[in-house]
Amino acid sequence: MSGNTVVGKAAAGAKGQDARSQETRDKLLDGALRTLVEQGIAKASARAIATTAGVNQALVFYHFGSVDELLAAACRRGAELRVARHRERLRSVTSLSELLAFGREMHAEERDAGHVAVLGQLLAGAQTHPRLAPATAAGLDLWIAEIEQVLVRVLAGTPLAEFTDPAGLARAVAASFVGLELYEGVDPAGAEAALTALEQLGALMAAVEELNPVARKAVTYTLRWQSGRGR
Amino acid sequence: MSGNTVVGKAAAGAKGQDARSQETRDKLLDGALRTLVEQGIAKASARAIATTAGVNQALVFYHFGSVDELLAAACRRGAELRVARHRERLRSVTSLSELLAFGREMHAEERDAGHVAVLGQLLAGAQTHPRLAPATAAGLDLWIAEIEQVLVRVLAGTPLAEFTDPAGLARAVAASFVGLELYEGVDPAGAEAALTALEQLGALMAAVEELNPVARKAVTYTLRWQSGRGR
DNA sequence: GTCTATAAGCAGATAGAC
DNA sequence: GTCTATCTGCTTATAGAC
Repeated sequence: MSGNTVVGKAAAGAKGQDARSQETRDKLLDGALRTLVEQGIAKASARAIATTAGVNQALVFYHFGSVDELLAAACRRGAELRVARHRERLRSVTSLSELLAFGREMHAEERDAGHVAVLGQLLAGAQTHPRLAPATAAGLDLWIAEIEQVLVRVLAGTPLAEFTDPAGLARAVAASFVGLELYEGVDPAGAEAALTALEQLGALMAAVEELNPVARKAVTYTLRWQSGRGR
Repeated sequence: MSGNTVVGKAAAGAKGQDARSQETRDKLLDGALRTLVEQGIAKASARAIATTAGVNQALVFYHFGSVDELLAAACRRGAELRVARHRERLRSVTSLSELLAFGREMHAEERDAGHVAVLGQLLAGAQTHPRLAPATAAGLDLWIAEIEQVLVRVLAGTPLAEFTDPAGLARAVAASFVGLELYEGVDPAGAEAALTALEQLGALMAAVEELNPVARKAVTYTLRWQSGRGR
């Protein structure tokens, strides 16, 4: 990976260099993420990233070949770190209303960390830099996979399971959150209102979960009739 | 606005220049939008826009002062044009399911035109270029206002009216669509799945509209109980 | 109003010293 | 592996001819 085939003089020396090399790579990955958060994709140049990372500008190209490759690697790593951070708690969620409460919490944390906004920046950049597109899609997929799992578990045994596609829903949730993070950058109050409205919408779905059997049947029946007519 | 205070020689001459000036402005506004669609915010430079518009690069600064000001003006105009295009049809919508069907249609049209993606590009750029933030927010607000009106009308007389905030919901819908357009750039199939899932979600809400009175009462009751408990 | 020419600076990327 | 120095090209923005 690092292309280190050195077997010379001292193993300790090689190891020391290797460790420093890895440290530089980490600094650059972290610097790329921070630059994306603080300055956006438009200003995420090799020089800006290197300055943020506190390393020499030429090292961007030595370690990653190009700025786009560095951004792509940073995107992957960032998504892995953020998703891993929530994974355990997400897997303990068992109901829709629980998921909604946790979603609000997760949003606040991600907003402060700025990593969802980073995905927005990269998504915007990916339209031009083809190398970024697969990396961004991969980063988003980490979130999507996690959300999808929770949705499958939470919707199971609900009338909703019959009429919703967890895979599509997970993608919609992920994309919507990215859009909301970007929107928050230009209208924080509007974004807050939007988030609250989505929570109410979620509560509506959660309410179906807790309906009494008769009403539940009625909803199921109406949905069946609707979907039979709809397509 | 164009600062033309000329009253000299020939009114026709002054008028001719004024007309040509306006034509140049229009070309630049159109060129800015097209450049944003085709190359993204990162490559939307004065030169790139001028080339797309077929005019001289210096005219960007003569007419708009800076690239950011041109982009801001283009954003406003683009949103006005696109919203005006759908306004009439949107105002004829009377039910939620009708709105959903029309939403799909509108999405296909906007995706092809690329103007929602433009809002995404500008939203991403607005994080860095403060001048873009208010313009982008204003452009988005044109969409939001239209969506909000429809939602108010469509949700009235529905049990949903009691538990949803049209203003917040409209913002959520607009932001989500921007996110979806950006997502579509890196994963078209995923975006399609997401859109279909959202449609199902909408159908669920529409189903509540068409519930029989007994079930409707049950849903309303459960929602009231939920919202009383929730906050 | 529109053009050419140009200033001043920042971009990605590389060569070569250490 | 890391550094400095540098090449090339593109950026915003302006001055001045037409």
